[in-house]
Amino acid sequence: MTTPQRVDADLGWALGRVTRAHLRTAQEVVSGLPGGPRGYQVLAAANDGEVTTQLAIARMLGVDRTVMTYLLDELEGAGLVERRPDPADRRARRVVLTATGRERLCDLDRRLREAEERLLAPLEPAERDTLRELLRRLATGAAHDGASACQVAEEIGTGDC
Amino acid sequence: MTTPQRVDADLGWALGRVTRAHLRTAQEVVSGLPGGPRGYQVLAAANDGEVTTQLAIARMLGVDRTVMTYLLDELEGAGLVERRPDPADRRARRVVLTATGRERLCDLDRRLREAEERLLAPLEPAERDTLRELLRRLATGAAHDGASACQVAEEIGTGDC
DNA sequence: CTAGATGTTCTGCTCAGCAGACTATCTTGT
DNA sequence: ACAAGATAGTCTGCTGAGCAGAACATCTAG
Repeated sequence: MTTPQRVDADLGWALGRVTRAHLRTAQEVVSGLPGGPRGYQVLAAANDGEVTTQLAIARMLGVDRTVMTYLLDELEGAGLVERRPDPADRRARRVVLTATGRERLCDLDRRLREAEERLLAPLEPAERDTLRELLRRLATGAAHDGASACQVAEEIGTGDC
Repeated sequence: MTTPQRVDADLGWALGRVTRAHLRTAQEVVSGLPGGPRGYQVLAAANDGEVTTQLAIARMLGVDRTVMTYLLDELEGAGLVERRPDPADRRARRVVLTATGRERLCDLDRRLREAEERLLAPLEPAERDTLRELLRRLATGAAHDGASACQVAEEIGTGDC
């Protein structure tokens, strides 16, 4: 004899609402960037050299590979990234940021951070960190996604602003 | 002089991955239910009598009102909900669960709970509660959504299984 | 060297869901 | 009481995001 869950006890519901809210604010910040919020994520992924090929980035971001193609077309058209042949595998393309791309990324990064803080405003500072950390662990380690890399967060020094 | 964020430090990225992962598992559980995961959420929302009209439910779930129409068409066609005229406002329809709907909801509830636990497996039990709680607070109180009800979680006794 | 797997691109298409109009009803001001 | 505007629900039409599938190049294994 159990009592059915209230809607607002449903993880999916909360997840959906928060994600939508975040997406909406992010959309404002990245307005003008080709590909919208995902364009930003592509830049971010390409920037830390861990995943470089189109497919790897696509998997990490959860987008279809065919979508990745025109996403990159637009970003490349805007002069933010370049497709370079992968020296190790001539089928693959390495996605690397241009100087403009790196600048743009840094700028977006800062503005998105601010937006995130606004989104998380109702939580205490310590709670915000907790939330970030828990989500990060779920997203990296947990995702039954096939592409679960389970990467440890290491210090990297590439391309500071 | 800041260093650009790593992808996996991005809240949007983590949120997206976790949401997608959750959606995928949820999809399996509710396979066969009209409207998929959102069909479930409609049932859940209609079940606790706080929000009953179509529009209110639509706003709470973040779906367009025109979408709500055919969502309910399907659920009604499956005999899970009924549209009743709202005695207080003859424009509005009250969405109420049928007996079958309530049974189905209880069953789905249980199975979704299990799925959620699997999703949250990489976290400690205490951490899972923390995550749920933080997300819930963001979703209810925080959402700059217009429909931020800021409801206190009160005990309700309606319709246990 | 063949057979199959993998990375990328292109074409075609489907379908989810928005905009906009329409009806019925509620609300507010005078 | 009535006009004017807001709101709940429904229906129609359309757009476009993104998937399936094939094509092509290249890698890997046997």
